[in-house]
Amino acid sequence: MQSEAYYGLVMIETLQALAEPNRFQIVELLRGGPRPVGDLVERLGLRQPQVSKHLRVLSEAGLVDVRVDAQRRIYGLRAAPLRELEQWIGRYRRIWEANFQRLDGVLEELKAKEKKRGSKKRKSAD
Amino acid sequence: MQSEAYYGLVMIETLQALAEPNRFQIVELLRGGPRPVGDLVERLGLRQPQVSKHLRVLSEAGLVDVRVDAQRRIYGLRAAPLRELEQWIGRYRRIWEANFQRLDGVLEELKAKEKKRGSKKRKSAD
DNA sequence: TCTGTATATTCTTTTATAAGAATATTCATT
DNA sequence: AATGAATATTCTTATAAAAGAATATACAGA
Repeated sequence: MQSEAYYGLVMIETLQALAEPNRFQIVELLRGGPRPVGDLVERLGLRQPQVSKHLRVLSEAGLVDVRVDAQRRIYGLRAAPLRELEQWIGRYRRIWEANFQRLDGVLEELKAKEKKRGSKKRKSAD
Repeated sequence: MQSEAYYGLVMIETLQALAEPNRFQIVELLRGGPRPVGDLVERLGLRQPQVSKHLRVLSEAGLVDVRVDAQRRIYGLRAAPLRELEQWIGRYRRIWEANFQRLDGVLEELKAKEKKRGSKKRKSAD
């Protein structure tokens, strides 16, 4: 009984893995192709154990795989999770492609008691 | 002029907002259209304050906006962050569209012997 | 003005996650 | 077999984020 409600369970892991700045950077670096750990350490300015730990998270999320080269481990991106993420976002595309607002039943119900005041709040400065 | 290295700074906030299961669920629910808080509370089975707090995070990440209807707040999705996320992923599309595996010659031969979880023994002092 | 409804905010406590530091493991070379 | 290099793992500590609980705010209607 894997309903759509639980579709996100795998997505969450991907998102959590990507949501950490250093891991995001690692993924960005790997976009250019596979790299050994030491290379990432150098470019990120992190300590080796931290990089290894981040790589482990990415690996467990399926975002990277590893190839062994003597003492070196060459990490590279895996397509699957990113592809899935793209597919997931694709389901939202209509939000910016069409007039998204007010085509749902919930709104219909609300409109029944429509009051419509012009007050706007929650606007943060930038 | 934004350096690519820091392109992620805004992306991170989006990812972090989405990476929390309940917030992810909220976004999924809002895909169907704007909803008042109480409606989300009901469907999520969370307590109202938690939902409000999650909505605040989403709001600060720019993922939702709010419309006031008397005491109600109707939250709806905003396109921008999702569109950016999609664009970001788009830069990775080649990973699953093309022969991404750039086997730089030396590495291909080595193949993989990985996945060897060892045990821990051997304790020596010096 | 008082009351009920809907939502937000402010604590405090709990839990998850990242960094630090030290050490272990693996492999190539000698 | 010993050594050095590259990477991983296991602690511990620090920090960030979520949940709980109580309360505050805003609004509509009587």
